[in-house]
Parts: sequence; C-alpha cells; structure tokens
Amino acid sequence: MTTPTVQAPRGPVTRKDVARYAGVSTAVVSYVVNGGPKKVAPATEAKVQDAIRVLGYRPNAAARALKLGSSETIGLVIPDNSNPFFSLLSHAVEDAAAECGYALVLTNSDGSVAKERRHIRNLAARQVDGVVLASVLFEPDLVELDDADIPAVLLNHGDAAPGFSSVGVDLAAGARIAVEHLIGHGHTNIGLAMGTNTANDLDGREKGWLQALSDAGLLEGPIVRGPFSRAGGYAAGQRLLASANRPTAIFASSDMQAIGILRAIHEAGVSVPGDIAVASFDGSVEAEYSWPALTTVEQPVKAMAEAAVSALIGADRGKSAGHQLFPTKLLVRQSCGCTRTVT
Amino acid sequence: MTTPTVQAPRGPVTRKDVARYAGVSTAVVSYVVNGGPKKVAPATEAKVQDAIRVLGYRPNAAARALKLGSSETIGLVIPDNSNPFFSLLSHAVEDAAAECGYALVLTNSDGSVAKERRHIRNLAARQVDGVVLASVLFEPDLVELDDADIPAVLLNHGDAAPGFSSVGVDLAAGARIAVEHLIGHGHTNIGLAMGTNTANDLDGREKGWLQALSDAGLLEGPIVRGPFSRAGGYAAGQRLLASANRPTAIFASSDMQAIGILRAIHEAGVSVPGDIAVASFDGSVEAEYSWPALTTVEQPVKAMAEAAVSALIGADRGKSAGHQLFPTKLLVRQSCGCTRTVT
DNA sequence: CAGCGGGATTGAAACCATTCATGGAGGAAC
DNA sequence: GTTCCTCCATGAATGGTTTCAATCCCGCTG
Repeated sequence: MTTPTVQAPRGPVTRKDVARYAGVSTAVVSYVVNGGPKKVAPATEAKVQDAIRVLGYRPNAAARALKLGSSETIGLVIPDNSNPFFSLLSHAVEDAAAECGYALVLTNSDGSVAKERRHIRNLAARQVDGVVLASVLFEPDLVELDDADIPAVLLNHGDAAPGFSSVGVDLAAGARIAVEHLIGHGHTNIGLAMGTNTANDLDGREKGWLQALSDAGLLEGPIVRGPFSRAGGYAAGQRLLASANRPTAIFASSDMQAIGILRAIHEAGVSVPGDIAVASFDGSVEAEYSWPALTTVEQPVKAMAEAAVSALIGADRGKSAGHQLFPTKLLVRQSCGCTRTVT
Repeated sequence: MTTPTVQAPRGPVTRKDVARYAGVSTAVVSYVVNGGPKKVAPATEAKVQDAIRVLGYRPNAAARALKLGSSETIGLVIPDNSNPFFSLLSHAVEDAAAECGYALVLTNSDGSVAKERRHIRNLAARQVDGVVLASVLFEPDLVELDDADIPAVLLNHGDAAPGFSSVGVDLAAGARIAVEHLIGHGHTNIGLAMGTNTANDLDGREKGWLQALSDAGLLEGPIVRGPFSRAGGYAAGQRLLASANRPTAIFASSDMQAIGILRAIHEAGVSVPGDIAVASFDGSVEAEYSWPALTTVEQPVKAMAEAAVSALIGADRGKSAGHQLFPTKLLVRQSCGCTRTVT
C-alpha cells in the first residue's frame, strides 16, 4: 500500500526525467540542485523546482559519489559502542559530521585485530572521506588507508603513528592530577587498575600514576590488569582487596572499571571512601550516578570529536595536522573522600 | 611518508588498469572479483589475482552501488546513542549488518522531529538498502522511505505504522511481570516513573503497570513523567519521595531513570529495598552494577537487532513481514527486595 | 574434413550526476 | 546595420563497475 501521491513516479526518478518534464537539459537540473557557480534564469529555476517536486526527484548519492570521488561519509572505528565512553564519542562524532552534511559509518572492532582490519578495508573500499580511529590494535593495517589516500585521525592513541594526525587528551597528566588528589588525602598506598596493555608503549595513565607516586616519594601500590569493563573492574577490585598490601586508595583507568571496583568493595562490606578511596578516568555520566559518585578525570569528548571531524573534512582536510591535545579536568565528587558520605 | 610498496600506483587504480596489466578484458576482472556465474579459466584467474595484488586494486564502492542500485548499507535512527539501551542496540545492529557485508550509518535524532526528518531524508538520498527506526517521532516522514522504496523496520514502536514491519518486545507484558513481582512482595502503593509520552497511544509499560494493579485490585500509585535519562530519573525520584502518598515501591520505565531514582532515594537517606523497592525496564548492564543491583525487565536486544536486520536484507527483504514480538525476562536482583541487603 | 557445441573471453551499453566547452539569442554600443 | 558582449542553456564526455550479447577458439563427433 503506497501512499497516494499526486503523481506516482514509476521506478526511480532520474535527473533526466526531471529535465524532460521541465523542458530543459540535464545540466540545468544539476545547476539548480547544486546551486553551482553557473547562473540559471529564475523562470527556468522555478520550472525545474516544480518538476522536482512533482516527480519526487531524489538525487542518486552513488552517482554523485562516483563522479565527485567523495561519498560525504566518514568512518569511525571504536572497540565497543556499548562502552559509554565510546557511545558518547560516536554520538559526538555523528553530530559533528552531520553538521557538515556527512554521514557516519560506525564499526566496532570488539578488540579483535581481524575485525579491525576488515572494517578498515571495508571503509577504504567504500571511499569514505575520512576515518576516525579510536581503536588501533595493529598499526600496519593503517597503510590500507594511506594507500587509498584516505585521511585518518587517531584518537587517544599513545605512540603517534607516522603520517597520521591525532586528537586526544594528555592521559598521563590527567592521571597524575587524579593520583595527586588521592595523595592529597593522605593516602600512601595507591593501587592501580589498568587495561591489558597491547601497545609496546606504556599507557599514559599508568605513566601518570607512576609519576605522581614517585614525585611524592611513594612506593608503587599494587597493579591489576584486565578488560576495560564493569566485569573486568569487578574482578580487579576483588584482586586488589585480596592483595597482600591492600591499598587504601585505587585509581582506575576507566569509569567502567571503577564501577566494577565499587561493587567488589561494597560486597566485601568495605566502605568508600572511608576505608578505600577511588578515583578514575573518563568523566562519563554513569560515574556521576554511581554510589558514591565517582571522582573522575573528565575528557572533553565533544571537543575532541569536533576536532577529529574537522581535521578530516574541515578546510585543511587531511593535512596530517599533527597532534592536538585537549585539557582534562578533575571532577571531584565523593569517592575520593572529599565529602564524607555513608556508604 | 607513504610506505614503500613494491609498485606504488599513481592515483586510484581502476579495474581497467588491472585488465591492462593482466592482459585481459575488464569483464574478466569483474568476474574474478565477484565470482559471478560466468566461469573464468584458472590460469586467467591467477593472472588477474596477481595483477590485483601487485597494483593494490580496490573496487570502487560508489561505482558498484550506482550500477547495482544497492549501497550495501543500512541506516539506523535512534534517539540518542549515549543512552546505554540504544548504544547496545547500535552495536548489535552493526554486528548483524557486518555479518552480511553491510555497513551501518548511525544517526541520532536527539528527540527532535526536525533532526529525525533530516536524517531520514538523508538516508533515503544515500540509497541505503534499509532503515531501522528506533525513534519515530513523526510518522508522516516515513513516506520518504516508502517513496524511495526503502524497506524499514520499526523497533519497539507502539502503534504499528501501516505498511511497515516491526520488531519489538511486548512492553505491557514485561511491565506487568515486574509490577506483579513488586506486588508479590506485599507492596500496595506502587509508583510509576514514565517518559513523557509523545504518541497518541499510551506507552505499553504504562498499560502493563495499570493492568497489574487493577488485576490485583490495587489503586494506582503516583505517576511522574520526565526524560528517559538519569537526570530525569533523579528528578522523578525526588518528586515521588515528596508525593503526598509516598509509594513503597517504584516501577521505572527505563534503567536510566531507575538509576537516577536510586540516587534520589540514597540522598534522602531512605533505604532500598528496605523502605522503597525499585524495579525497572531494559535489562542494561548498568543496572547490574548499580547499588543495590536493579531488578529489571530484560529485552533481548541482540535478537531484536538481528531480526530487524534480517527483515531488511534477509532472503525476504523488505516484505513487510508483519510484527515480530520477542519475549522479555525479569532479571531478579536486589532492588526489589528479594535479597536482603544493607544499603 | 566439415560442422557443431560449448566454454572462455570480449566489447559495449547502462547506471546517474557533474562540468567543460560550445552555441545561440538578445541587447547595447558604435 | 553591424559587431561585440553578456547571459543562459545545451550536448557530450567522464567516472568505475556490471552484465548481456556476441565472438572466438578448441576439441569432438559424424
């Protein structure tokens, strides 16, 4: 049951049909649609607009992309869209892209190198105009993009891949501020919950933790590694609680982990921040609603997304604009001990 | 600094280049690439494969889409990707689509009719092969898709739009089970936190709540409406706590709201589930890690996503396969009072 | 040996929009 | 009246791929 249109067009309407209907050439239709530099007489334009409306003409994006060599699309590769940090990022990137009339193709690598490779290949084949990479498990695959001359932006990627621009946050500085804050509360044994590090380089957050401790002349607290998820954090929390020198404060490298840690601590009947203080990294909304509310290092996700998109499709598109670093901000709430709360 | 390839191809490599290099016609290349029905001699195939590898040939998706009239892409329109329910949905839809070689274009309507319309238009112009609509604010805009002959699937959309297939969960049944569970705990004054209903029809969850109450011969508890967000839930919680006949149990129509409600209750120094029991709808992971863990009605998001995608690009693509309903499941945890916990 | 069948390969049309070079008409200036 | 210029409009080429119809070549059969 199609809706009763005034004039039901059979099959797809092309710009040729419009031209015929309006009694002009196809070129004129093109000029009208795109408002090109070429002038079109007002009367003609009206005729064409009329024809477009009557026939329900809809430009064919594929043909346009073929001719123009641009799909008005950007790709995004993230580990997992159900992780709040990345879902917020996707949203922000989509917003920024839509602002410029670009569409966003979303792909999840799920921590799999093979999947990541497949996605990158696929995006390259689709002639996307740029790719935001927030998950780079295997750098050699980036040559796919380079070969296809597709600009890419790396997000929060530690060791800079040569030839690619990047956008991110100073992970080490952010982590240091948080750990220093914990130190300020008098803690001397501060544990760390990290992701399993895949890169050859040390994660910035781990560096920041180390720096803060050594600057304060403290010994390293226990380190636990695991997935950046609530479940991973839960397991990490249990191990930290059971560790020989149980820390009195924990810095978690993501809010998700901190949420899991909080649960492990609650279940053990230990109080936060009374017995153990917690701080983490990301600044997600969820951290604001945990109990107690998490003190966390905020990343300016929106600004980062906008910068990434603009590096891809802005005026200076794909010029490998080097590395943009954004400032973090410590959101002080209850889990660090700044406000006494009952748990 | 491009990587040193054996043979750096200048500019994009087309199938013509491959044909020339391999000493065959372009048609053969096409057959080799697509493994069409036409047979290609093994020797020839090897030559072509070789040429493809050496030249680094990459088929042009735009040209392919133009010729085939299919972009191997599906669109997804959701209210907000930073809402965990929808971010999980996006992920699941992306997975299901990628499984079939399709890419996913993600768009957020942010609750704006204008944005939703723009996105639907844009998707239609891009000749996506199907659209999953999880946010339908304004049904008339759906004709855009109908006109463009693009199949669409509605997700959890109450009143069925004629001519569109839909996938969802029996919201009323799910809500009823949860509310009945609360009644089973002896509660007689059960409040409701709902979204602001935009549809002319009553939301299924509200219906389920009403049914469970009337079946048990109970009076309606207080109703509060607000955004499906943590902040919305927080405000709702405060209002429920302050209401004249403060309920001893609350059913929230989304986990996000329940999380906010939990915070409001905590801050008021009231215990959950001791003084007020809480149950909600969605079955998100976040609900498992709240404190106390939320009893919630699980939606089989993955199955729904797969069904939606398969309705669009499966064997019976876009045949308006009617309405598929999936079963919900009550995940019983602590917030309803089934396990005594200290808060 | 002629004819035939069939598998492998080819050439060219079609898909739809963009854009350049060209053409024509009309007005203004001399 | 002629020339020149401006302003609009047009035809045709272009982009990369798919696929039909046609061709070619080889071997087999009668």
